[in-house]
Amino acid sequence: MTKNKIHNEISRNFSDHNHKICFEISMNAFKKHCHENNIKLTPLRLKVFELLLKDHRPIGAYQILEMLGKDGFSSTPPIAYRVLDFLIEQGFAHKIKKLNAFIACSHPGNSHSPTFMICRKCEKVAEIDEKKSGLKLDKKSLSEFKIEESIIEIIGICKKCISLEAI
Amino acid sequence: MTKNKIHNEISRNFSDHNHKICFEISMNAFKKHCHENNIKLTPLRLKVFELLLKDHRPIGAYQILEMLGKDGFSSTPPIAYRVLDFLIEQGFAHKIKKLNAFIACSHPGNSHSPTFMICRKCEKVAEIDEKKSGLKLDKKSLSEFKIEESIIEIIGICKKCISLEAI
DNA sequence: AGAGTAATGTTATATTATAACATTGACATA
DNA sequence: TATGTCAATGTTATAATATAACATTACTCT
Repeated sequence: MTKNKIHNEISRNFSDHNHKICFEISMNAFKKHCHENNIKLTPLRLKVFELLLKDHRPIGAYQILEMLGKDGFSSTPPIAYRVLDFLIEQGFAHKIKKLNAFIACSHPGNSHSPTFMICRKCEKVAEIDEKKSGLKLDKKSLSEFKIEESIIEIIGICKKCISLEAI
Repeated sequence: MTKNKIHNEISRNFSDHNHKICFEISMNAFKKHCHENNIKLTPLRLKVFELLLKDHRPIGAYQILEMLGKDGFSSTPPIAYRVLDFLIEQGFAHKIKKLNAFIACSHPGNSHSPTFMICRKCEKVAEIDEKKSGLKLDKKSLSEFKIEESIIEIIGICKKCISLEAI
């Protein structure tokens, strides 16, 4: 897999790919961030981030709790929500409102108004870079409202699921 | 208020205006729709739609239930959720995911991928017409995903609240 | 070692939403 | 008019998601 391919999230997230590379790039970015900013990378935080990085599917807080429980961590709701809040604050996770579920960030450090494409078939999600996506708004609307944050979630079917349907 | 003004939702929803006119336009559209499509406009449905039309603020399902209770309707959760589902199906209401709350549709019959502007100060919401807003996406993303539905919610401060802050 | 603080643990509860089944009421028509 | 049907509403129970408030642990700095 070329570096170029790695950075095309749509192709990648929705298709078979060497996920180990994805995982490691994100995990290394996270470790680097914590180290550089003097933030504690505790076993719990590491574990939750690992869970979010598992594949490109969002996971619910209670799914996370269940997995934490199996791995010997405490598993009452605040445990999950706190770590998720932490990861979101640090820019390494997002909440997908459509699904009340959480996903690892694909562009840590960059996008703070990400666009998500959610495949309703395979349930995978791709985060589109801010450079390649965004809002289209008429001048009047823009002039009458000060935008601070935006939620953009697109629901549909990914290329792979379309091609599988066609068979 | 001119007809032109009435159709500028941002100016209107976020500002003082003759809300009676807004209310009546929407209510009449709803009544017309039900009549033309042979859909029963029951007291419950009418009441819930009235509540949603009250001002330009979204309301939660349990707020609706409380108000229904006060007005002598039954007020257990399914009552509200069912009517809300009905109104959403008929295109006369939307759910604002950011707030887990519901709002009357400003463009019944038109937009099925609306953009919402949510003022975090006054909590009012404006729905922007599809013609004036939408998604900007690069060709590659578009070619690799079949869009079926989109959620676009913009959070920020409306013009009126900005001007009030400045005082 | 001890004070201060960040992280995690715990208990309880709030908030949002749905499943499943019962009753009512409108209306079509035999 | 009686009756079958179906949509709407009512009811009970519970699921799913999220937070408040306080206790404990464990790390850091002096």
